[in-house]
Amino acid sequence: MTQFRAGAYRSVRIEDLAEAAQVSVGTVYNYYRTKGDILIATVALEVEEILEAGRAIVADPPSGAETALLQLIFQYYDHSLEYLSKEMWRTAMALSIEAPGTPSGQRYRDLDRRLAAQVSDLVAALQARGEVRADLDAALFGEMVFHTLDTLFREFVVVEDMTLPALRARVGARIANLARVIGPV
Amino acid sequence: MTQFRAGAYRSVRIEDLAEAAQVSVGTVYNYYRTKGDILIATVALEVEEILEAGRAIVADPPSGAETALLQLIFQYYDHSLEYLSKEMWRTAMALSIEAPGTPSGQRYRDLDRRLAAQVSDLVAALQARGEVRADLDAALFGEMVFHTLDTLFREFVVVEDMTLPALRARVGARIANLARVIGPV
DNA sequence: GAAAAAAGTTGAAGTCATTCAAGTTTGCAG
DNA sequence: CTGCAAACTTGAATGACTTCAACTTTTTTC
Repeated sequence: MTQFRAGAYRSVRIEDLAEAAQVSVGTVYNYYRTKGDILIATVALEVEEILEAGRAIVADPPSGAETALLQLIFQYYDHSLEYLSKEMWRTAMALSIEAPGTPSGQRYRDLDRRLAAQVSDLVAALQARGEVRADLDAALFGEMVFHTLDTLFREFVVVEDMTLPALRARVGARIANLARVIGPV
Repeated sequence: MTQFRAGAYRSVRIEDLAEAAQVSVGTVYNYYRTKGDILIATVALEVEEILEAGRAIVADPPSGAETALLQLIFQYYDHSLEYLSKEMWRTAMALSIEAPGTPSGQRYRDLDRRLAAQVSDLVAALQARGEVRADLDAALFGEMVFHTLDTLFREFVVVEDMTLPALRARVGARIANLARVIGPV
């Protein structure tokens, strides 16, 4: 993780990692199938933490659909760069798309699924409290919200100089737009 | 394009392409910066066609928000595999994320932007006809619809055995769910 | 405690994208 | 037509991931 954060993914050679771990190149390959697996393993650590923090919000969301959704989303975003660089996110995303059949690709997509489910859980909780209209399918709608926050996050890591406040503003505008139409009838 | 469609992207060597073009490896690199650029160039051809076909639908959408949105989206999906394999899509997507600064990465993302804008245009047209409530921001809402159709398409190309009808059904459920709340008040 | 099996380690070799210095062809001005 | 510049072509060299056969160490069995 230290080496991936310090320099570009491409510039980190397996030989460097092997040296840091005081083993040979072959031994690295005994524990990780590919270079990408090593990166995904570190990214997964971070996402697990993010999911854990999200559980607290879903268990006791603030009142108001817009406020509650944004609290969860901002929490995701704020945690995202704690240990990972934008480049690490980009590389992990690319790997999960390019090599979907590999264990690490599947692992990354499973984390995505769990994040989407967490958003759906929040929508369902809000609906139970009467803050979201009852005729909306909470699971499908939660997924759509996740697609949006996920896409905006992808644009954020792809544009190297976009800031976290700019990302928050963009998602804020879209959630506000939706909030207008999902209130109870 | 022939070689990329026939076998895995990885298994197509620059030397193979050079041989087919009756030039040397170095000459290939005189016309394309990287192997990925060659792929993106072929994918871009396809997306331009898809955009062109979409313009006709936006110019004269069928009545009903749900029907109109689905007609545009299904048109995208049905065209997507005409010349490109799922693996080509995956590789192009991965490249555009991994190497966002390169000309080909930017080119791919620009195509994405234009597709999103086309969906927004359709929403605006429906709004002008009174089929979508006026207090919705058409541009932002159109983008959110695009995020969903784009994410579902990514899942489609990532899961090798998901069929086109299954993809259509998935997006259909999500658009139907939205259609319930975006009608005029 | 000895033998056998399993697990772990190694680094040289293979493969392929990419680079580059040298050579070749084309276009153009006088 | 001549000479020069620009554009194009070439394929061997480079660098990095990945594989693999040989070797060591650890664990299990009897």
